[in-house]
Amino acid sequence: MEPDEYLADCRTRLAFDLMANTWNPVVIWALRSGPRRPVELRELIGGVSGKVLAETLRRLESNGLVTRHAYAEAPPRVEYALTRLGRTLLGPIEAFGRWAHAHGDEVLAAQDEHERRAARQAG
Amino acid sequence: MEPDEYLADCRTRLAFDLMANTWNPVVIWALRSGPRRPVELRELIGGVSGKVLAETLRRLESNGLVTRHAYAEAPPRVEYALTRLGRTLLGPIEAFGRWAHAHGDEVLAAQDEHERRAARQAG
DNA sequence: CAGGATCCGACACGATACTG
DNA sequence: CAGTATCGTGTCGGATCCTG
Repeated sequence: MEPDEYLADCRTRLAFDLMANTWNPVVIWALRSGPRRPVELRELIGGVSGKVLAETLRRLESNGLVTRHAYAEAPPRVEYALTRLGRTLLGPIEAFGRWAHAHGDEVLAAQDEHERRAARQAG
Repeated sequence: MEPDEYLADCRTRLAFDLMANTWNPVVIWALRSGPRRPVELRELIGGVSGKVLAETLRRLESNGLVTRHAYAEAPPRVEYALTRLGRTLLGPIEAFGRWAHAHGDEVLAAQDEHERRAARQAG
């Protein structure tokens, strides 16, 4: 891997862009164990509105990470699933999960420290 | 790792939030081989304005990932370096870099396909 | 050189209401 | 239930100018 492959205007940025929003990685992870309906995803994830979830799923679909399958039923039933390409992202995503598990406390401590320092200067 | 550890309101989200902007991961990666001055970072990275780079560095500093060291010289000289905590992020970041190296073409192809499909419907 | 101040556009996200 | 339309808000990122 060449040094500059992580910098601006490089294809490596593609992966970062895919992770550069709140819900993409969360939804991908929620789909890791099989197809899910939107209502299931909302319960699994929690704290995401239907509109934002729909936007996220369309975004993932347009990047080839997720497929949409609609059943001809009433009431309507739709399922989303990871593509083969989407599944290849589970490994890297899990790496960040493990990182947060191991180092999350340190980040929170640093944030607190920074806030205390700012408050001391202000007061 | 429990299933819901990647979902909303969980500490795992911390790591995703750190990656959820354009320049954080790029700057961390650019600092991987040692301390750098802002002007060096701008050359290394390319395509980032001084203001945005400064914002990114302050953001990373407030999260304990980067330290700032100012030398008492004229003209002013400042160096930024990864903390020990910041260095622990290099592994997960590299995982995404490798992913992009291996699968970037597939994402681009899926995007093109999606655009062509949209154009066909519009026309 | 470092980096703050300002103005600005784009977009993600949220809440709500509505259609099939 | 699935999905869209609308509106409001916050923030990131870019461009420019200015200071020490």
